[in-house]
Amino acid sequence: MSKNEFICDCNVIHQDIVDKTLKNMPDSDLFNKLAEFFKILGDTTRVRILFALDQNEMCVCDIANVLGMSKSSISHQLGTLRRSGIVKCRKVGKEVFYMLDDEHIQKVFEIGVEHIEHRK
Amino acid sequence: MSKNEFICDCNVIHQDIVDKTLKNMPDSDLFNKLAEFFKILGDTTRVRILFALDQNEMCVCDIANVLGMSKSSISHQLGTLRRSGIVKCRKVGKEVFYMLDDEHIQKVFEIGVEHIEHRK
DNA sequence: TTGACAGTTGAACATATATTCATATATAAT
DNA sequence: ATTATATATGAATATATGTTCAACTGTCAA
Repeated sequence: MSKNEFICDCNVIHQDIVDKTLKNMPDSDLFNKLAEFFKILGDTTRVRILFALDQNEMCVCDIANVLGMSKSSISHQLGTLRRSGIVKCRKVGKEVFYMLDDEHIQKVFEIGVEHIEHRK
Repeated sequence: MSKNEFICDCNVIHQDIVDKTLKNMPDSDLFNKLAEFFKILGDTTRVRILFALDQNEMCVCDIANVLGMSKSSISHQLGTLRRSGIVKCRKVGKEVFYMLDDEHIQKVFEIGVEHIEHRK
């Protein structure tokens, strides 16, 4: 009866590696937050919104026009981006201008593009 | 009858901004690939696998043990990671050792962690 | 050649999520 | 006050995706 029978359906091949790796794994809270962050970036519409906002702050209507999508759809996505701390907004009369709130986005995009090049 | 009636349900507020932004938008192929890359990173299981592989190459069984998940599930995810050029593998007898194939992953994770800190 | 084991893979199921539609809120203008 | 406009939002629908299960391949050892 293997020690790991209750953990998974595996016979551990290299117990030393497993133990050492386990010791260095951060707690799941970090992994969840990291995955959540990347998940936000993992959508074409949101990527395009962020790319547009990287050029200038824009109101919902303008973004919808640039992407050729409905205001409602864009507004939903902006809500998602705002709740995750990636964009912020300021209200001017009836309009709401959105802008990037996270200086990491540009860097992350840069690396993403490098990865795409690296694949070729 | 607005010029943009066939594009979306918006009245354009700042046509100059829209035009300028549109001119600078890369083609959708780049956005799709970028989003696809981040989508791959946007899953707790895959993030944990990559974090483990950043420490040492590991076989499927070891990874499954570290994460406490089934071999099948891990193998599916490794297939996804391999197909997207993020990990590669080498076969030794019955075992298959996986390792990172993309030097950008560490950087991207670093920035992700910075974003999480920035949110606090 | 037979059995055991590492890993892969397709199908099924459950869950997550993006967009649409209808409606609501807030502000400005008449 | 009433109307028009900019945005937000909840519900519904359609699609995508992660895990499980079962079956399969390939390799080693007896």
